[in-house]
Amino acid sequence: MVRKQEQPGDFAARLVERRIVGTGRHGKHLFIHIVGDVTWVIHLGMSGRVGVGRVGDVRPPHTHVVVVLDDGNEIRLTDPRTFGHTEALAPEEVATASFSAHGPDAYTDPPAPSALADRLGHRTAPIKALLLDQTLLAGIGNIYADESLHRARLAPHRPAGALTRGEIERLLEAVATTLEAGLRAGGTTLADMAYLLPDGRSGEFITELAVYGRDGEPCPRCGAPIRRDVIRQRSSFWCASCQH
DNA sequence: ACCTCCCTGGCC
DNA sequence: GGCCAGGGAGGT
Repeated sequence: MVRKQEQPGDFAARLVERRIVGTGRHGKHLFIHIVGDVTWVIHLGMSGRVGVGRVGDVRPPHTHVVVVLDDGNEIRLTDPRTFGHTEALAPEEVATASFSAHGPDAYTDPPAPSALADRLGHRTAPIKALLLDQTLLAGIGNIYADESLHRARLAPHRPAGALTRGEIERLLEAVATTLEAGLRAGGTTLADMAYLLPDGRSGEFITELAVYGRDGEPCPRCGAPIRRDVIRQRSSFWCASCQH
């Protein structure tokens, strides 16, 4: 999981005997700030988890990175698929990291409709693809993209530049309410149980999903069958009857 | 806009 | 055994 660290030895060297001074998050990147201007970056990928346990206790399977604290606890990064990654960066590395080019956080710092309209203006790509583009808006993944589009009653294939001002406002409103609902429910634990809350509980947003993973089931809004299309190599679940 | 790759695991 | 999976980088 430290494969993106330019000098692999830097990961431990930059953390050992250093104090944690704060935490942060932008989009899907987690930040643990370390004394000496070091940023410990964590991205969970598709199957990663951050856990805390007691030193000496049995660790979960697929625990790849362990950082022992001075209070008897240890931070564990667990990731069966290892699409996640972590690194300890110096300020100049943070400045050039890909996440530093990401757009505003979709939850804490959503753009004004006019700002998003400017950036979508001439884009011909489907709006679904651009919702997943972290350089436009950071933090939305496949589930929340599909759920947001359903709430906004927008078809995922719509060319982004052709959205009207009203539709962009609807989309931003839908993103906000979808992310709020997702967080309130503790996130989305799917059947694979890959994502769990830090204390091991499941997130319950799966019970509120309108379209994601519901291929063939009736749309909760209009009853038409939900379909699954592939857009940019990712599954897209949507209702062709009430999303236009 | 497409492709491959990074990995493991569950399901059909 | 093939397909699918909450993500993203890199190449053409």
